[in-house]
Amino acid sequence: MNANFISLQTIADSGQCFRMKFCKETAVKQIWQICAKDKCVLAHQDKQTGHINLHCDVEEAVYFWRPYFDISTDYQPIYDKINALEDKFLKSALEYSKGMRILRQDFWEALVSFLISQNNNIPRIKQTIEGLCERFGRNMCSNVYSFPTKEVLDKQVTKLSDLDGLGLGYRQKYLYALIKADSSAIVPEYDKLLRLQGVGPKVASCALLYGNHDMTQFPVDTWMKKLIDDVYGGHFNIEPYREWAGFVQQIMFYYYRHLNGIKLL
DNA sequence: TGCCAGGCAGACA
DNA sequence: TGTCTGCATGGC
Repeated sequence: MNANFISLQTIADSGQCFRMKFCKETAVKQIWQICAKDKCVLAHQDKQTGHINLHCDVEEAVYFWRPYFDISTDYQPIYDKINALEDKFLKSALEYSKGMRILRQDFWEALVSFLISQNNNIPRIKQTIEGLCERFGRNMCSNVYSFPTKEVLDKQVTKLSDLDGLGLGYRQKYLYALIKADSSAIVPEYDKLLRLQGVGPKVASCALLYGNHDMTQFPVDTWMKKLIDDVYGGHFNIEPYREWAGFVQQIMFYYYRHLNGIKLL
């Protein structure tokens, strides 16, 4: 198993990002539209070789998308670790999660996205985020919009009702409070994140893992709770994998949800 | 029609 | 400190 293979399909279907869109498939490749921060790219992945061809200039590919896909991290150590220990479920999860990476997303985008994700379902999370981008983001190309920065939102959202119609539900007041919070309070530190309205342990952990690449985070949501109860009798010890806790959580979540017949795409 | 969703805040014991 | 409940709204 090649630890450094990347699968766009696996990543898009893993619930760690909400702006990867499947475009089409041919006999030889899959085509994805990937939006992140203020960039959007078409990515062609060869089905045989796994090679990914990005339709953007070299500079953008090198300075934005290569870090985004976490190309510089060698995942071999965690593959070796999992294969060395006797955890059948985790081994199966690793085998199933071919090409999984933990993306290096923008911190603000990850924080907002996972604030919206709470007690919500994936299709609606995606819909709400797209609505937010369409209303407040910049038109990058052919009606594809950037993720609005905090500064832009702070300027354009002057009252709570400016967020009406996005399907935010009760999270609307949390997002409004986040937009209006002092920028110095929005930093990638767990304890500080917990002080923000609507940000609890799960959202803070996801923001740090996906928006600050803090691999020691181990977000536990309803599915991870079910998994730990179901597979590990209510207790899972992450410590042997602590340096890679975020990756371990990701493949467990991905595998368990697919075992239960739920595709995220 | 009812349950559930990548949870959180607030009340209460 | 731990447990319970209400919360908005759409997918299934």
